[in-house]
Amino acid sequence: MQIDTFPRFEKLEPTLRHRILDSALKEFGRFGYGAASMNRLVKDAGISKGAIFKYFGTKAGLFDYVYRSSLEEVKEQLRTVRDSSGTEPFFDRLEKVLRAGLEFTTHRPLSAAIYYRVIYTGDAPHGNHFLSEIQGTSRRFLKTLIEDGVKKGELRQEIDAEKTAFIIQSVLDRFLQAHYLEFMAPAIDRPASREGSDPSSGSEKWIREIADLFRNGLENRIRSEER
Amino acid sequence: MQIDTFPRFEKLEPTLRHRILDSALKEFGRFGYGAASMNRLVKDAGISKGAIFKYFGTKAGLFDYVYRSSLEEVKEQLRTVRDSSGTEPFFDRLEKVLRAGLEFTTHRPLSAAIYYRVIYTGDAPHGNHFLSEIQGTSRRFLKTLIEDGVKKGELRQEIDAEKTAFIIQSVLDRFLQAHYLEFMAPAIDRPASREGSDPSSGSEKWIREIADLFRNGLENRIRSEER
DNA sequence: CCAGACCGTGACCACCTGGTCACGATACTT
DNA sequence: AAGTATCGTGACCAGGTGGTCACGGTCTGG
Repeated sequence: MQIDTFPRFEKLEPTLRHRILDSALKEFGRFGYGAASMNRLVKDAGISKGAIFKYFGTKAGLFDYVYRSSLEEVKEQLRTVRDSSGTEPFFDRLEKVLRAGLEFTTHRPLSAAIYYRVIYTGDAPHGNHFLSEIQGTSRRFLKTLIEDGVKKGELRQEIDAEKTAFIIQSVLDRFLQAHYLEFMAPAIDRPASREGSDPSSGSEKWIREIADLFRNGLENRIRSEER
Repeated sequence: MQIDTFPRFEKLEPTLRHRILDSALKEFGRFGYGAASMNRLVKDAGISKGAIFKYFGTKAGLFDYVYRSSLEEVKEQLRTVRDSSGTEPFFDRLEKVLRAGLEFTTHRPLSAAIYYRVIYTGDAPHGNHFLSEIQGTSRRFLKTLIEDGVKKGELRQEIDAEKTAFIIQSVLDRFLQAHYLEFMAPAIDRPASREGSDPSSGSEKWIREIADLFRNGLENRIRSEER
């Protein structure tokens, strides 16, 4: 797949550019690709309909751009965490990843929305391409963390890094999704929120607990000794 | 929320009823609620447009019905597994749940599609209501399994059943989603499938591995002895 | 002061949307 | 056999869709 570039849009005033991006993020995040409306979008952004098509050509083109910039943000976050914690123990790093994800969903809810849309449904113009790309990225990231942990002897030697990454990724994504939904719709449609599914109250406890489960499941018992 | 009933539809010939249900499942599963088209749907089902609105009133009404019948199927599966394995060890039961889920996605792909749609995006007429309902159901189910396990002394006493259920649910859902996507789109858009993300080849190994991770994380070490 | 390049605008297009309803066929009752 | 109730049909509706393009404004270079 070709990566398109949109010079026309990139030459715009940054303020305007961000307003348009935000509106697009909002629209796609709320309605998904198929049900998103370009008319609503341009009205929200306060620009004319012609303009957006001049910038991006098609709805799919716009989505492409919006999706890519969101993915870049996620990657950036992950990179930062990885590089700034290279020497720390594996489970500390894992906790940091969880915390970074949480921060991402609260500070960039619009990006988070579109991210989850794609992650979970592949509701995007090119079907499941984006889905596998986005999941592949985060799984590869976790895999390197795990391999580091194995090398350093913190994790059991016989662990399958790929499968373990998949499992951790599942919990991570789902945890963030739950938190994100709490954050986006704090009062409506969720009579069950006090049921214990609510990670936003006491997120830290959740993070600790998730990390602990994996600690018990993955830690090298020989080295870390009598528990 | 009121549960609607559709007597007009239920009086129909079973063959026809199933054809309509299948078409609806297909349409909603493929496109999500918002982007699904009633026109396409009726054409696929081979009935007139008026008919479907006579039966269900609105698009939302139809979705309601379709969603509910899929959820019923899932619940039925879970109940069967739970009741037919009451005396077995916890981790055997967990494996059975995984296997039952797998079977569901392969034998009822259309129901599975709509199930994942709702599970992951809340793309449904009443927003996140369905989402929390469906997740609550499966989490409660896992919670009883866990509580049984704790009572029988197989799992560590201090485990928080609710949170543990959440974590197991994440992995379970994601595992099934991955398998389902493999199954639905076996050749397109997934150059990364040989990367190890593919649970459909060697599902049994995956099931074992997932169960093992949780075994290490949750098992009662005192009873199961010298680790 | 003009020519020309550039650009945002919004009326407009063909097509599709969920939903309606007068009509004709069919089935049941008397 | 006639009358009536029930039902599926599909043309039709108002409104929305992604996308286009002639137009008029603004800026630049000569």
